[in-house]
Amino acid sequence: MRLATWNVNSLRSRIDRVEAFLTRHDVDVLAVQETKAREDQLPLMGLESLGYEVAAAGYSQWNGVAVISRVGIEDVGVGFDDMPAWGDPPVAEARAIGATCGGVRVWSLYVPNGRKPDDPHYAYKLDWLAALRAAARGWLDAPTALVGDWNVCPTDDDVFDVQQFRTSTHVTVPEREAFAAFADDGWAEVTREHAPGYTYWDYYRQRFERNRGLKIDFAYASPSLAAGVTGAFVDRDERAGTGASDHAPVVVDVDL
DNA sequence: ATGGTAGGCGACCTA
Repeated sequence: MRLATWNVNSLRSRIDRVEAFLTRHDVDVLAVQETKAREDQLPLMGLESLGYEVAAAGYSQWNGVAVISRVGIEDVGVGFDDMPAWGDPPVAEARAIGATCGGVRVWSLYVPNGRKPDDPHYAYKLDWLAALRAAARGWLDAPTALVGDWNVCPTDDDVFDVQQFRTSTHVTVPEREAFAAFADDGWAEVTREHAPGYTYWDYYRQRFERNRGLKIDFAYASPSLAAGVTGAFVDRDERAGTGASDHAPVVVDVDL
């Protein structure tokens, strides 16, 4: 099974690239973030003609997550136990969707950005990660993937210039501890070994052309799923050219 | 400290 995760920065404006990506890499299950779309707004026809089903939780203006699968979708769940809210539904629920696809529970996660370390959104981010961790402890016994945009750079190597981020979110100790806590519970981050390198480059200042990026998109796998992982890569070419998302897709291969 | 770009929406917000 080939899994992928991708922050597309609007599914509707990027649908041609999404369909081309799925076809180009023969992807079975794609977790998408920042869909910026309600379920009724999604361009399902093109995906359906390619053999994919879509489960989505979304909002028109920002956030939004989806799972796109050609191996079937069952047991869709939006959000998780004690997931902290930021705003009212559907905004609050537009950050996590879990769908079982071909026997694997795939969670598409859009971790809150945090904005600034002194912003209330930063505390919300830490609360959100703590609640996810608590809920996810109950998912470790099944083949489960926690994939998406984690909005955390776990090490200094995951930032093009740490000095430039010294007053920013993504690199603070509490955020890094919150990310590492999943590994303490038994989750295995499976992209770093096979797919090192950045996954996000800001649109500003030709950051992609100068390779000034961040590694913030990750895939934590439960032990039974991690045991089957055979490889992973970042589709860096997808970030190039006009009309690209600011994130590149990350692909993970699993031998089930 | 600021501003640079992109998307969606509705005349400004988020990343």
